[in-house]
Amino acid sequence: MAHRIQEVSRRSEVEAPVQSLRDRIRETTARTILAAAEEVFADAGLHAARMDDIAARAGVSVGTLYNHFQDRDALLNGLQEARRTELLGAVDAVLGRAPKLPFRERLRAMLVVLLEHVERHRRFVHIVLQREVGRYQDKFPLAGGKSADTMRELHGRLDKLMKQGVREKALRADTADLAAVFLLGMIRGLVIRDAVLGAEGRIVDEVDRLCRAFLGGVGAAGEVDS
Amino acid sequence: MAHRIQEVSRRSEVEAPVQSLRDRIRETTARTILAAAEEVFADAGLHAARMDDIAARAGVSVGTLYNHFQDRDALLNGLQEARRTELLGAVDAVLGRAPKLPFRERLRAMLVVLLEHVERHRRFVHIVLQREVGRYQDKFPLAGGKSADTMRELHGRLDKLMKQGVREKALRADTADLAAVFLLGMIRGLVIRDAVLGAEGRIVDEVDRLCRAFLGGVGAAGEVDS
Amino acid sequence: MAHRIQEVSRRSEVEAPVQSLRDRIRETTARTILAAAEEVFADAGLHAARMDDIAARAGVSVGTLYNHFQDRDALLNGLQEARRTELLGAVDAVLGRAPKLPFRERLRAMLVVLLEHVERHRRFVHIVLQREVGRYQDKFPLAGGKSADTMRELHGRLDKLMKQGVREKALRADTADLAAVFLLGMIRGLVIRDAVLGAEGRIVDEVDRLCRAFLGGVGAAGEVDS
Amino acid sequence: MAHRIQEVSRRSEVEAPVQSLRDRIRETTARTILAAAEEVFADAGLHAARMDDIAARAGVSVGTLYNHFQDRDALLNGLQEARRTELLGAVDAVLGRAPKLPFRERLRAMLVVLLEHVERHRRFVHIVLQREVGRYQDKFPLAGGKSADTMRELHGRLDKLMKQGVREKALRADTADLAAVFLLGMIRGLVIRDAVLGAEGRIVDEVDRLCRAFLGGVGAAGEVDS
DNA sequence: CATGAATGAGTTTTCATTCAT
DNA sequence: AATGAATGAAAACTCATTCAT
Repeated sequence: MAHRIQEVSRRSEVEAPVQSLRDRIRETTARTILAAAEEVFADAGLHAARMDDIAARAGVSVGTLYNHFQDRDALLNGLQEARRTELLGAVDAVLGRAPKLPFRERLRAMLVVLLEHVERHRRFVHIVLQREVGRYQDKFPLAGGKSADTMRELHGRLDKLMKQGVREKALRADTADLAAVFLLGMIRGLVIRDAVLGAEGRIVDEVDRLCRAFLGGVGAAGEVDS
Repeated sequence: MAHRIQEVSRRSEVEAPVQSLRDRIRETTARTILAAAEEVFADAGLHAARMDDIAARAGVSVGTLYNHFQDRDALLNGLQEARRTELLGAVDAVLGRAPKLPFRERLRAMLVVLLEHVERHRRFVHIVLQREVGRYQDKFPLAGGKSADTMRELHGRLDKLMKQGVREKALRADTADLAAVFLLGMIRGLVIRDAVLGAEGRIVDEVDRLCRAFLGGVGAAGEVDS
Repeated sequence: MAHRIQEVSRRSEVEAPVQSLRDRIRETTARTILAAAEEVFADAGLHAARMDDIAARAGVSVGTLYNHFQDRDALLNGLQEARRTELLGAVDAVLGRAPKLPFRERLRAMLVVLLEHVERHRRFVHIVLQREVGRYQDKFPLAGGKSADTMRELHGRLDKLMKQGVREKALRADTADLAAVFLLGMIRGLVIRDAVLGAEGRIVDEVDRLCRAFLGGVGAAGEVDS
Repeated sequence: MAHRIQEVSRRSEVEAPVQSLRDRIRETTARTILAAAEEVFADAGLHAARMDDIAARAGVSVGTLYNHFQDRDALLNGLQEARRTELLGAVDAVLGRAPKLPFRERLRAMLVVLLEHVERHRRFVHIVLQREVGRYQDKFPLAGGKSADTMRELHGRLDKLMKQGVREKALRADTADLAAVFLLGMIRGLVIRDAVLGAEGRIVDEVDRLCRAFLGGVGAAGEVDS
């Protein structure tokens, strides 16, 4: 063991590896904290979630929270960012993987990824929704510009996809600029459904009906024109 | 007994005005408070809105707030209920007025009313949205059932309308149960658009594109099948 | 009846009786308020009793309370004074009525009157006890000197009686100056007994055992000396 | 296992002090707070005592009060409990130490301890008295049964002693069940005497006259019978 | 005189954040 | 770097009292 330590100290002369051991520990703690935070925020709600509770759930002391995150807001931002990175990474991956598929397939694949994420983090998604809706009023629009919101990013991806759809003649041009907005809205509708109406089924299972309604509308064949 | 009644009515002519004067003042104060509350909530946000500020904006003292509403929550409920009553009243009126019109016309008329309300109370609508989303976590769902959700009520109206649409062969049956959810979601999309993307135009102006996208989808003609 | 009314108006020319009619009304209202106050104070406790509740119980508005009493404290003082007057009046009467009786008889008669009063106003007596004990700390010892306390007055009467007892060789001289203090304490013991121990029987029924214990002690015959 | 234990004790020599340092500080703070609370409650009275003042007197911030006690009530309970523990401990000690002495000696020894405690915490005893009297009205008798009344506990001890007295033929049987109530009442009489009459001397100095009056009564020899 | 809505000072309590160990 | 006790600003709420009608 003394040997090992020596090895480590020797490495420390090379610097990077020692740094990375500490970093790994740091990162593990950070991840633990974020996981605890997600649970507590999901359980207690955006405002009722208390730092003490998060610390307790993470098995650390409050002080440690502040060693890893500037303040409560930074913690929440970090959490949101982590989830956003996951989500956007998955979305980008699925979109990058299938560029040759017909539009409808790409849309569907993307929606599956999106809805699965939403499903997995259902309760925390509510927090994000609530927060990003509420942000509208905040005196300090986005304390720290680097914390761009999930919605904006997601909207960007979707909008790009819609534009491709138009180019590929899969989407009508006249509603194209609203298409992403409508699609996100329809998803939000599914998400909120259980909160307001007390739904039960899995959201992902609605992906086909969502696709159809989004692309073809809910109107009967004859009504479609206008 | 006729005599008695007459006595009563005679009295009511003398006493009622006195009574109703105070009552009228009371109601005026209450309305003033609600208006102030809407402004402060819209400006400051769901949680940052402080009772002191509402009182100041209404030109009364904090105590008066508590003379009219049990507590902060009751005030918010009262406000929400007032707006809900207005909205649902208008919606019911427009639906009752035009029962013979083809489905699409009825839908459009209703949407105009809905979007106009949303437009007028845009910033407060965000609060309601935020609150009803947040409600999901609340331990005590709705302390006092009389404060039914605006969303639930609205969904009820829309759902009924959609069912009529199906009966009139204006809507496809296979997505009918989600139609109201999707429509509300699309509207939410429009509402949130300005918060997230910083929109500009009037929401009501999008009513036709909303209608078209809702009924006919955003897909190109050939894509509609599935 | 018209006759009577006329009589009254005629009297009004003489002035005094009219004044006394108003006075009688005033006094009735005051008595109603005091009765309501006693109930509310007894129910809610010294500090939890609210002016609004007293007004409601009396069937008048808060304003009326302030038309009859300067403030909350004055109302409480008035109530206490009313009860004190009743009690001291009864005590003085019984002592004045039986000056020739042997000491023990006079003591007993007085105790009966005292305990009956305590019994009748049992819950309010607690308030008075609590208040007069608490008064000890008050910054303003007796806001309004005329509101002498019941305890002091009562102690005065008892002390006088005890001095007579010594003169009549019915009481030992060496404990005479504490006799009144002890007797009042023993009564307080009986009063508090139900609060602390949850007693049941009527206090007055203990008058004989109280007398015996007070005069002869609770020790066995042989122990009495010392 | 002996090995393990040794390990533990070795650790305890190293770690315990660290742990117990914080603990010791915590306890010191708690004691400081209780001392400050006793002073403020004694000075200001049961209801006028404000948390801010207690914090200031203790030299800490309000928050610290709430770190150690749930709320104002819990603080008061804690204080009362601390004093009660002291008192009952002393009482039990003196009673346990002198079981062979004649009843009168035991009674006297106990009274000395009791009166000394009362003397030392004279002003706070008033608060306790006031509170336990007031408790009578409380809707929620004792939120949390662990805060048993000092009076009830004390009465229990005295009552037990009195029963022994009867068995030892030192007390008359016919008043034995009230003896403890009377004795406590007489002590209360002494305590309140200064509040109501503005007394001067030390209460402990009256222990002999209290004993004599309690056991032998205040009546002259010839009067004792009845 | 009665009424009762308005007043606002005063108190408790919470909880994010700091910092000595 | 972890700990957790101390901090104190901030906010909700109460209720005796006033005064216009």
